Amino acid sequence: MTSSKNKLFAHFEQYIKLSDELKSALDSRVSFVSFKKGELVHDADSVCTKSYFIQKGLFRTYFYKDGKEISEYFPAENEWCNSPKSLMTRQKDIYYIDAIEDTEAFCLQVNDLGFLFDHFPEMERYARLSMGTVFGHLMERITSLRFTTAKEKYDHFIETYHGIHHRIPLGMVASYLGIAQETLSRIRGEK
Amino acid sequence: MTSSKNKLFAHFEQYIKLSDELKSALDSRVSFVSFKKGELVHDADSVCTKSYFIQKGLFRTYFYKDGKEISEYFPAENEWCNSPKSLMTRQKDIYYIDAIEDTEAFCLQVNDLGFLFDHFPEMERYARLSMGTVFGHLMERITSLRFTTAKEKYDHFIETYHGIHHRIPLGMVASYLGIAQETLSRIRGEK
DNA sequence: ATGATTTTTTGATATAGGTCAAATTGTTTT
DNA sequence: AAAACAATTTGACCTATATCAAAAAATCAT
Repeated sequence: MTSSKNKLFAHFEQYIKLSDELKSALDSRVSFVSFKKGELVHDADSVCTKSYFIQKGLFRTYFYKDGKEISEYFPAENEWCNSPKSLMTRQKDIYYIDAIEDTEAFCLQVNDLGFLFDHFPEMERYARLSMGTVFGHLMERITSLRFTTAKEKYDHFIETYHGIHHRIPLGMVASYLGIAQETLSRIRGEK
Repeated sequence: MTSSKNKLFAHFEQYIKLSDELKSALDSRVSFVSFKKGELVHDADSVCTKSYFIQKGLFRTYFYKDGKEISEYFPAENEWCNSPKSLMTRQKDIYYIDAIEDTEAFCLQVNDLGFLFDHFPEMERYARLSMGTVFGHLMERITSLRFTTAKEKYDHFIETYHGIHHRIPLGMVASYLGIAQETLSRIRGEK
């Protein structure tokens, strides 16, 4: 039980105190999975029934528009990754997930997640508070997408993904930012 | 107690069952306030300590960039309005709130909100679930801001604010969408 | 390693939409 | 009902960035 799940527990403890009961409930329900670079983690053809907490590596969520992949975000170490709407509503959504790098993650099934919410009110609080954090990021991103030049968008991306930005291929960054990859290449070129 | 708070209760009941205890706890903590058109509801100079549930009317949240007002969103009937990050962290944030129309609202103090979260776990669940809804809207908006023409952005705005879009002045819509108001005027002109 | 993909860079061109300025229309206020 | 003020529209022009095309560089598979 002094498991390899330290980082996962530490993540929860940023928001709530973890009782021993909750710790062991988590421990028994969380499994370990790994993916190879390029592997599909979630297919939009199916309902998303799993949430991944990344231990090591890098995922990407994306969807298709006019036959092209549009990257949505890039969850890395110590972050959750899933198809949020699909997971919550148990219906299909547009998002795919794949692994940008070889990735090790913890996996929580949606049923187990439901169990935890039903039996541990502090899990509800954790969800509310951690969603608040993500909420803030989304709002910043919305601001960054309005009234900014391509250069400013790229700068904002580097801030947001400070330690990580060089691990993400240029084309994916471009679609994440909503600019042409040629433009991004030129921006990177100067300075 | 068969109060005028029906709509507020109905809103909660979209997500959770309201026990009588919670109903009366809400009832005793929620007060009624009204604002005149143009009135400032929240000043970014101060910490946001109140959350408003709009009964009738229309608010706007906005911030300043380069001396100009940028509209963030337009909460109307049966929606909450506050400065989210400020309310949650009890620190100042950049957002102002004003009333686009004469508005009647229910008001909940942050302390009371804290009390409700501490004593009614179903309130935590409500918050988690309702944030999920908003979350989805933010993601759609992010998608709409990337890779779309000004016309498509405006169409998306009309969808999002279907019954309400004509109540919002053009200049505010333009800054909400991240386009010049001259451009928006021209888009509106044709067809 | 070497050829075959895939990704990134570079170049030339076109255009959507920004900016500035002024005219028009609409809305308050006295 | 004016006068004053604010919001919207129209016009002229310009620039950032998209698009199309091809070369160069990097990565992958045999």
